[in-house]
Amino acid sequence: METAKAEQNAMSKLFGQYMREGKDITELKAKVDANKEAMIPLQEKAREAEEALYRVALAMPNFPDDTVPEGADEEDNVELRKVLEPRSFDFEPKEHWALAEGNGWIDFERGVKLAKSRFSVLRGEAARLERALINFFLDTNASKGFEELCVPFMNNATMLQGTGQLPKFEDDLFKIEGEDLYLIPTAEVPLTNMYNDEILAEKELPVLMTGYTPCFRKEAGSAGRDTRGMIRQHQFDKVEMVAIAHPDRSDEVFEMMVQNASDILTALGLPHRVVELCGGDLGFSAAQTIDLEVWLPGQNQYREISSISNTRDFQARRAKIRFKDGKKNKLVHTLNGSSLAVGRTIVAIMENYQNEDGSIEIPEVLKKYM
RNA sequence: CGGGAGAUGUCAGAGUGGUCGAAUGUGCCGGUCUUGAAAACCGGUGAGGGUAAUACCUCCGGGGGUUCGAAUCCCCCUCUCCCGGCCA
Repeated sequence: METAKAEQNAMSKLFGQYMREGKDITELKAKVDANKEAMIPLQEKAREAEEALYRVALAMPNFPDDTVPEGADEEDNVELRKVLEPRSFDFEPKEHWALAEGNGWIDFERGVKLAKSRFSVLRGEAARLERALINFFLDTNASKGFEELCVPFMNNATMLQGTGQLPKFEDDLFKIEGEDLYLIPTAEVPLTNMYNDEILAEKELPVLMTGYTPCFRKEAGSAGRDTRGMIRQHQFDKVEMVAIAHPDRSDEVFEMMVQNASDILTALGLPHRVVELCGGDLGFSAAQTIDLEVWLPGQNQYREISSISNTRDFQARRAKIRFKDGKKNKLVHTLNGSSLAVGRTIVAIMENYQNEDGSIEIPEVLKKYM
């Protein structure tokens, strides 16, 4: 294909010479025309093959790392450690929606009225707690070297493809009518794609970014799950960490991110466990994922509050994020993780810090933020 | 949203059908000079893919078209700037 193209180029070049020298060009023209004719089916075939390959490639999930435990679903995830002992209650701990009602913290009905089901309104102290948590998370991340960014909450299709949400998961996204824009399902999308189609200098790595954004998810396919309360909403706030790392050093960045998220929970006094996802439970883009699950005494179970993933070069390939390794351009590794999901943190605070009369204490570290 | 202008290498800015991957300036790298630096002078220097390295392919905002041949001509889109409207 390229050879034929090269010949074509060479012949066209000759044309100019012949013209200048006043030579006869009819013969040459015939030859060029023939070559061009012959190339058309070739080109067509090459283009089709390329398109087909591309389509298939975009629908392929990432390969799990060799170290990822085998397994089909969350039942096979591996608990790595527990942090903080759950407190013992001398009364029956309530679930967060009951506490929310008693304290007037969450207005579920009006959230539904304003939008639809799975939307809610935080009121008064809960709204201030939301804001305090965002600030606490951002400040903590900044102290670990993450640059704080404030990004668009809508991104175009190219960016969603870069991080792996498109084309396969379009049904999970809210699309803006008449625009090439989607409401972001996570800040991972804008933060990672900050460097879409860019080539970084090696010394710029790792790029550590954090940002607060609301996240919008249709939650298609989770009908009937977590319909009660604030665990699974169409819109929720999250502070995200994203790292663009040198491929040789993404593992240490990953560890650092997991530790940071865990430290935040510890600082809030929230018991949690660190869980490594098995192959079957990994998301589309992830090569390795560690979830942090916070203890909810009202529900008497651990629930996911943070998910930290190393996508290796999976997103980098899609988003064309490279770095200069000497003279060569190589793919970076991209990592992302929540630190933390704000709504679920409020849920955890309500359930863990509840008193027998239904009132709720505010964790010590948050007091200066409120 | 309406009217006008524009999009070219790090940046600025020429280039209107072949000798253009692209003048010139600037920046950057190397050298001469200097105790050192600056200035001056000389030389080198666009990007992406590909390769062991060459070849080779692609790229003048994006997509399509005309042509043997397009940065240059035609169509569509996007973005930027200026004027007006609207607005946090």
